[in-house]
Amino acid sequence: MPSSTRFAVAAHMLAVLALNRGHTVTSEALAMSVKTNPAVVRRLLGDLSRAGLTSARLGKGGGAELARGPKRISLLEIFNAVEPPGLIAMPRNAPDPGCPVGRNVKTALSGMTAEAEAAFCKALAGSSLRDLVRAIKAAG
Amino acid sequence: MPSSTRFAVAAHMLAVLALNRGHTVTSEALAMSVKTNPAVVRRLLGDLSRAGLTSARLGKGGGAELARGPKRISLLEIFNAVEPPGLIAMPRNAPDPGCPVGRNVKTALSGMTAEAEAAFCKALAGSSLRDLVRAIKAAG
DNA sequence: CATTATGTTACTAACGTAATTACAGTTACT
DNA sequence: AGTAACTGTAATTACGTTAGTAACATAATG
Repeated sequence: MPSSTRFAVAAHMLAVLALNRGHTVTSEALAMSVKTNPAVVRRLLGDLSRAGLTSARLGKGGGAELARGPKRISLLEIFNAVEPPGLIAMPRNAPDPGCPVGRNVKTALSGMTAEAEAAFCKALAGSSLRDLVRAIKAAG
Repeated sequence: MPSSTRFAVAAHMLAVLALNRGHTVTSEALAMSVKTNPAVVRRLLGDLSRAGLTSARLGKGGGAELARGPKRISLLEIFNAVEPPGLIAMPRNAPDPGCPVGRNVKTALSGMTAEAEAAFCKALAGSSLRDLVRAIKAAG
């Protein structure tokens, strides 16, 4: 099951920013739309701006805006900006080192799942924020 | 980030079973190798047998065994058997229905991420338990 | 009939995410 | 200068999910 809703919330926020190109949008306005706390938004915005997807203006009249055009922001970039890496978790407990399986599952399994994660990322990289905005408009 | 380690643990267990074709393996022996509690193993084993991947024998001399050959068990089947569905979580809080973005992000985003999840599944389906066992042997 | 397993339930502990509050720092406006 | 409007971040709390543990009814073996 999905651990965090960060990606979805970040995508939501960025879509709002995309629809407001030119102006800045305050964390409070974003929080309104997403129905969450402004601080949550600002934290996410911090990750996004560290990833170079948004920039913020401080002080009165400030707020966030896209750092580049929506066409040039892929869903993968958003995902990587706000989600910790790794889709598949390895066991917390170190397995029995005496067991030949235990000694090597982690390595063997990681190697095999890396492919699946790569496929996932590649697919996400194929869609842009602009595509998302279009889909939203189409649905609206 | 991945919520649960179930998949990795299940794969570990199945690899042990694959290396013991012919015999049954007790939940306690499996728990030993995975370094966890037998009840955890049995819960996982319950999911796996419901998915038709393993079968269990009760009573003395009992235990678990693979229901089919390792070649015929894909990593995807294991994943689906023990992990709740959905790689990407949608927001818990319903967004502002007054906002055109809020009304439609979920639908629009789900549509777009479904592709990525499908790619992930397809890749996982391409590897079998036998492949995993081989990788383990190769590493050992 | 004693023994050895599973399957399941109930409980506790640990962990991670989200929500909330608070505040220091920055900019605009008058 | 001074005030108001923001961001960025830290600290705290609340909550939900996952893992670990113990207990026990049930089933099969010999």
